[in-house]
Amino acid sequence: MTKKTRRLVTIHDVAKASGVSVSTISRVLNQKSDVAEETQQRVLEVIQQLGYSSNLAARSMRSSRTYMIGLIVPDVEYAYSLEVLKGVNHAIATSDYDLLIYTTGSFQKQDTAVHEQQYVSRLNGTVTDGVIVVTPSARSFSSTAPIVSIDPHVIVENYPTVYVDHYQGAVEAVRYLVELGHRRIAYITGRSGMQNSERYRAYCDVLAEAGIPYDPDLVHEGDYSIDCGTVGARVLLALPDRPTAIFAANDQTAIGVSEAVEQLGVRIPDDLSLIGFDNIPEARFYQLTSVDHPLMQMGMMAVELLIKAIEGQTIEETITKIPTRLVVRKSCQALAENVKSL
Amino acid sequence: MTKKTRRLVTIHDVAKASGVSVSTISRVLNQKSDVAEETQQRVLEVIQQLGYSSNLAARSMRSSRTYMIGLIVPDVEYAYSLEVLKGVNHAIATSDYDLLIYTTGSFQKQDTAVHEQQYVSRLNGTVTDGVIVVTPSARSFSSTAPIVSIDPHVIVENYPTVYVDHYQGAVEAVRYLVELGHRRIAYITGRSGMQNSERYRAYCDVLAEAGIPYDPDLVHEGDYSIDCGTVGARVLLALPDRPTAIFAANDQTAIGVSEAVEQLGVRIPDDLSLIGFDNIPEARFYQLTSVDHPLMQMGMMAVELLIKAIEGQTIEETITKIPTRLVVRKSCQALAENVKSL
DNA sequence: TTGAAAGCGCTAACAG
DNA sequence: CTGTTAGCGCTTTCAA
Repeated sequence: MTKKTRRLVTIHDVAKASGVSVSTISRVLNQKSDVAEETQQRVLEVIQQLGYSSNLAARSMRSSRTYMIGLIVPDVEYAYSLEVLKGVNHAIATSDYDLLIYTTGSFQKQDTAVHEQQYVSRLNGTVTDGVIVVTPSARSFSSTAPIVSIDPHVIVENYPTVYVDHYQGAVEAVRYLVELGHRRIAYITGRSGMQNSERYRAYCDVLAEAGIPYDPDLVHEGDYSIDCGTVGARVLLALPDRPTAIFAANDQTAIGVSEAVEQLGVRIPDDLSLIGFDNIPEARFYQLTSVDHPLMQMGMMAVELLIKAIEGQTIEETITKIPTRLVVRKSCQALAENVKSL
Repeated sequence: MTKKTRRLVTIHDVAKASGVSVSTISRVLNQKSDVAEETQQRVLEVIQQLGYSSNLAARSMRSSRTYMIGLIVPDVEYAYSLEVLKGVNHAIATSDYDLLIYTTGSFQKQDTAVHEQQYVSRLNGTVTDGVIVVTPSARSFSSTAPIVSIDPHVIVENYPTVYVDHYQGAVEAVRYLVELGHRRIAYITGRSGMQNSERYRAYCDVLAEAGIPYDPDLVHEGDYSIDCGTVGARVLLALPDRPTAIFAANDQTAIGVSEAVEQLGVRIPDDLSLIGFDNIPEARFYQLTSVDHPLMQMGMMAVELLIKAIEGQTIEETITKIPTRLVVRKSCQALAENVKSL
């Protein structure tokens, strides 16, 4: 285990080297106006020369403003998070703020509501001027600095939120399957929460509207993972009266379904129609994803809201809703194609 | 501007509430063994109850280990960075470490070698146990904690590095164009640096090997941006003896070329062949990108190396080279198609 | 087994 | 315009 033996060059070193006091250095660093031009020059030179940079931890502890925005996100690997990330990045790039992303790399690792609060207090109030939390499960956060939440699993109580219209999105998806002529439409759900119940409601509503009786056997509980898609597909396709279409809670799950289904010799979309919720079909060549994309928009909007809050404009309990655009046909095929080519 | 008026619950609050001293709380927090079972229980309860979480900045300042790995990256929006990110995330997910990503959102914002050093000292040594720097321009860093660099623009002096084989990748790309029968092959370069000169060398070598005379007019200087692709394409296509193929330094630039070219009524790939370097063709539906992808592998490998370094295994001057796989045909068409559909 | 006290590097009064 | 000083919240000796 490496010891942090010697500390890096500190403000004291700079002070010594330039023959002034630490507070003067600090003033130069923070661009205070009350420093002699000459002194400033000299200090700047020394800083340059020594390769000094103020230490984030120390600075954060003392000053109220860090010009850092925090993003707390379960992972930075899968489509959903990355798309949001792109939006956030886009907005950050043209702002005065830098971005600090905190992730455990996996929502399995320890992402419960309790830990979310911990992450928030870890960053907010000191290290960052404000924090964006992606898909939080916690209902509320205590924090001194502003918070914006993106697409929460629960209804958030005391913070502005940007979210996808899960009801509408699910309606579009299921309705598409109905219009394709399907009567046996299965649903692999997400983890329980607001997102999920909205989609579930949509599923039921569309079935009802189409006069299709609700069959509890066709609803398989999932958790947004690839695995639950695999398992779900196996269970559903083993049913005596097997479904002809599956609506999956998100793309991860849909991927799982595709994998399982292929092994069973069931072909998509010939034998089985498949739709995932968080479709990102435009992303085929994904650096081209346009800023119109709902997930990117959520990210951009969250940054905008947060900066407003940080800079003092009182945020009313703003709730910003972004409609999903599901381009079902495309995504359905893209998925199938892709899985085959794996 | 919001003032950080009231501070969050601190270790002192916990101490007061549980009737012990702060040092005891700290001991519990850090799982020291010399705390009475009973005391520990009580403290844990209070912590839970108060929703306390140790402040990152403060903790970092005092302790040598934070179990945080830092990633310094120019942006988290474009294909290249995201692909590396996915690799890093993948490795982090199964490790004991959390990930802290620091970005300004744009390499335009202030990404010079000087600033890179600043970012490193901001994080490393206090906030993080080690840092991965993506595509650094700085030749060396001073830091107390370990550093690993990914795909640097220059030859890195004192740190382990993971990088793509730019020479080989460029050879494949240009050779592909030659095999297509092209004789007038233009090259829009990246910013000057190691990556670029390697590719340039490959470009020249392949031309020589094919007996094609080198024409300086066909080499247009770029900077990895979309814009330089647009400009470059216009200039190149205005040439009396215009090129029939363009090799772009990266995908961003290639996108720029596609855009400009379309406006000129030149069609890809019929009238003009186009290849970008950092092709990520498998990423059509990008959550499916496999861990075999060179860019992801770089990310994963960097984490591995860094953790080794942090945990004391002395790292020799390891240089890990990952060959590029360019699937030129696919990517070329995908690009063109996609740009048209914008 | 615990507490008191000394800082980590920095900023922000307050004096000069 | 500049220096002195008092902490921010935490960990870590050193005593008790």
